[in-house]
Amino acid sequence: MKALIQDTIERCRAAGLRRTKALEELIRTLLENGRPMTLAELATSEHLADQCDKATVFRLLQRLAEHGIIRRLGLHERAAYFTLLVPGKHSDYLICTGCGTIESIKAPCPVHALEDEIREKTGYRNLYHELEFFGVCPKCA
Amino acid sequence: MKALIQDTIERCRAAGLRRTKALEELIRTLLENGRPMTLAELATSEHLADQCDKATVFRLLQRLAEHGIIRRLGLHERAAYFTLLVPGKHSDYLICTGCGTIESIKAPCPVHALEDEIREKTGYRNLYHELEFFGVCPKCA
DNA sequence: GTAATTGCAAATACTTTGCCACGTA
DNA sequence: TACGTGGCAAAGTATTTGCAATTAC
Repeated sequence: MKALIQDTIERCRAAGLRRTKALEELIRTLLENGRPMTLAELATSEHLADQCDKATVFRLLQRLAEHGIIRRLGLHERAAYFTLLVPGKHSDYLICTGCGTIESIKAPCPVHALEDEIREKTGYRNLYHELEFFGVCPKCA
Repeated sequence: MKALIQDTIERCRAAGLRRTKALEELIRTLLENGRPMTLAELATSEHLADQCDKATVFRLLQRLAEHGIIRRLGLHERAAYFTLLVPGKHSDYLICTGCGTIESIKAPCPVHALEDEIREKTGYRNLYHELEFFGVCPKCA
């Protein structure tokens, strides 16, 4: 784990970021938790809370995302997205990270087998999934 | 398409919602666009703009979501989630819609083939994907 | 020394609610 | 008539920015 933290900080350094206490703690917190976290969670987490301001964490996340070291999950707009559920139909999406276009994918979704497996193994109820592909569309490239 | 709109409105009626102009237009707009949309997009879209207030659209979306007729995409919290990208590793997630717990899935991701196919067929660059499973965990059930 | 980074506070943006008027059943 | 629904305006929460002070290199 320590090595992984160091590696990641090295990648930050290589990207031109400075090695600050806030950066180290942010990386450490994310790696130790091993799951996606919100800005609020991060900024109030044990080691970051008294270490730095929420704005600092925000700007760090922003910089790290620019350099591809972290990723902001979801449809990349500040607003929430809603979609109609049509019985018997399921759709996955292809989103351009440049212009934000969202289109449905017609191809059959390859995830159902895994979904069944998860249902059995974990005991989760009312299981469903969301699958999104992100990339830069030909127009934006 | 018209039939689909009517069907959906019928499902709303069956769920106990009243048949109002705003409801009809909202359903129609979502179906005609065939993609996830934001509250702002919906509230300012041609047929809804002069039809009703943004608060109305918001409460409609809320009600429809409660009845399982629409779905709000994303990790179901208002805040954005960030995750570290570790080279060579990819993770999919299992999220409990009850308590909000997020855990990583170890199972190999079944999506890479489709991702390759999309890369070829659409010409999108820098393609990656996000896959999330949602359900009610045993504790919350 | 210089440019990146930080803290604090203020400004935005999106979401959500209160309250009373209105329309559907 | 009764209760779900709608409009308007205000409140709530998350995100983002300005600027002067600080720190890494």
